[in-house]
Amino acid sequence: MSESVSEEKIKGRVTLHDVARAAGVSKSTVSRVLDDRLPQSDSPKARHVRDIAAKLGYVRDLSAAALRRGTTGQIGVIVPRLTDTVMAMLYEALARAAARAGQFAIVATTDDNPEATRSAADALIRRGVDGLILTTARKGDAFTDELRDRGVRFALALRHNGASRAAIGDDDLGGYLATRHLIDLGHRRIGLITGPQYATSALGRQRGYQRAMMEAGYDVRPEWIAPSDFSMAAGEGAARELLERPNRPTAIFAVNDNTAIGALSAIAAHGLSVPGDISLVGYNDIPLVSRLPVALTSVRVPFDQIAEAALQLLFDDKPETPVRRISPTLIPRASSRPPTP
Amino acid sequence: MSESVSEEKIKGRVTLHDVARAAGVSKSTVSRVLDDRLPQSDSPKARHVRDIAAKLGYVRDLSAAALRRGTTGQIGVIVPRLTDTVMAMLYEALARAAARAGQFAIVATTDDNPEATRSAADALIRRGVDGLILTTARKGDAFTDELRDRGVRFALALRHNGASRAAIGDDDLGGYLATRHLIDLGHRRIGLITGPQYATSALGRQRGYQRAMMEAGYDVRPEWIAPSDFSMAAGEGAARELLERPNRPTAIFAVNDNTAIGALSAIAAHGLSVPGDISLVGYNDIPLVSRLPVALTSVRVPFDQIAEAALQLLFDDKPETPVRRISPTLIPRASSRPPTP
DNA sequence: AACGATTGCGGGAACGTTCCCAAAAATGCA
DNA sequence: TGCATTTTTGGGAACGTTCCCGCAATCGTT
Repeated sequence: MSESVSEEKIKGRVTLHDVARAAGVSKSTVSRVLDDRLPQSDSPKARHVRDIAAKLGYVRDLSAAALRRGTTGQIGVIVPRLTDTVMAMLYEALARAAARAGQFAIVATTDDNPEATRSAADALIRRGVDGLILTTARKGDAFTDELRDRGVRFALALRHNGASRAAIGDDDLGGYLATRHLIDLGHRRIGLITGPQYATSALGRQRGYQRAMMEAGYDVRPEWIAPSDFSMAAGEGAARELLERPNRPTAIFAVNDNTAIGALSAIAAHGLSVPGDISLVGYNDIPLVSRLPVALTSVRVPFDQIAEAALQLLFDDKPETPVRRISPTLIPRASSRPPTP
Repeated sequence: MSESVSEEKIKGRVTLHDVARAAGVSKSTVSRVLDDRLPQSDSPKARHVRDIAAKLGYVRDLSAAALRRGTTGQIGVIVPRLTDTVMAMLYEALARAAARAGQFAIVATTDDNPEATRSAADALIRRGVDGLILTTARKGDAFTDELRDRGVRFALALRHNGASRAAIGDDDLGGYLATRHLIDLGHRRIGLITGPQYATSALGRQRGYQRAMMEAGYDVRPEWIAPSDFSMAAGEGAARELLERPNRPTAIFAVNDNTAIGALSAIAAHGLSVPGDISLVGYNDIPLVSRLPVALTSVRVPFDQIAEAALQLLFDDKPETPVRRISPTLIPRASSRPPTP
């Protein structure tokens, strides 16, 4: 009999039952003592059980726990792509916040394609995630309604849709700060590279731009505004457009750092320099931009706070505010300075 | 009785048992028919079962399946960080390859810290992954031995350690191609920004550089070589060192795109231009570098092939070759041209 | 000291699958 | 047609955990 015990120890994994037997208690007791959701008991018996469990090297089988509990301790994150540093930063922040909450974050990418978003969500739901964080919300998209109707718990991050709970940056403020910074430097003709109209983040930044311009009493000329889809290629194209127009702007606010980098390229191709001829401001402050030959002025977004807020929204049953808006900070660098007269 | 059925349908999830009852067969049969690992049967009964399952909206409970099968269908990926675009590209490729193999990839980051690598691996193993892909291998590190001894199935990617199975780029070839390209353009004094000595990828590229230089009969001067830790900041520092030395190089091969971007910054700060004064070649060809104002010559690594190979190595019980080496390609761009005399 | 209230513990039934095994059905062959 | 062989099927026991429930032990109060 004692042989069979050691054989078992050698052979398979250590189970709750093994710990119970070794500690001389029932597996119910072991389960309770080791349950990290319950308050930790400090009774001698509890200590003893924990010691035995540690000694035997017991680790809970999460599949079995998930089956019984009905929750997996995994949360699903859906992002357009991880090769976009912004999304990688947010995901890393979400993974950290999830770990703090005893959860594990898993991720699926969609390329910003609504169809792929559906299948990504399905894949994550099939894996039994306890909740979903979406960064791919689109204005007027019915997808979040579908999720709600299916009873899937979810929260949005970075972008919102006006209906669901969401943790976002204050894009209006960020756009205002960026534009106001250029105005304060003395610029009057300020171009804007916008993002896709389905992304509320892009719209908010645009609103902030308009607010700052109106407040200063400057025109918001349509020919100073060029659209993009957030990509570097689109940023390059948008900047080229802006530069080719008559009475071209002396400064450009780009909806994100990617488009700003594209703009940098277009400006150089045009034979102009930053900040000599054109001042440039980006958004998100990805690590790269501070290391560019001309360090880029950008708007820093506190992704850790957004991630934390998103997770709270996800698990609060009745959050006080369904939309948490986190303030960004302007980081001035070499790419913006007063216009040369 | 018929009422209870509809009640159940309304209430809980659809289970194998529900499908079995609705189809008039046993749950064993349903389980077999729906098992995607077995060859798909086309018998009328199998069709019928599949129809019923689809109609009821049955989805397998993966926790239960994992408990019984002893495998989760998840593979764990360990990377230093996802904010490094190279790692994000590899992870996305691994996630795609895993999906093709019916697996789901989950990721944990370590900041290239050996201690964090251990805890990341533990976290993934606790989650029951069927295998581990490591990109954080270090020369002479005992960690992979520990994994082997614990019976954990794993494979390395991008870096290897001489002992474990690994899917890597041919870094020696890549380093050779980059250096040879500069030599062919007419450069003789070619600087090298190396990576950390624990990363075989960095060492291989350095070997390729030396091979090309020796083959051409050129000196490999120690003062043309500066170390980095793969980061942009380190690349900037390394380039600054190289530029301040007497008889400075006319071209620099940087161990990766990050350090090349840092070098770009240092070169500009030095009042020099690329490619006018200094030619520059990076490595990995991350999307960004083709969009820089001066597009960067770089070495493209086929991450999809590496990911595919890594997954094959992970699951092959007896792979023909334990190390799969994938050839990279040089992508010449504006940042490299003949030296100005 | 006696009594109700609280707490701690163990037995055992789930959770939804898979997979072994024996039995039944279908098939092949003489 | 009869028999041996293959294929298909259903019953039921796992997998390892959690959690309900009843019972015993402890506690506080009068």
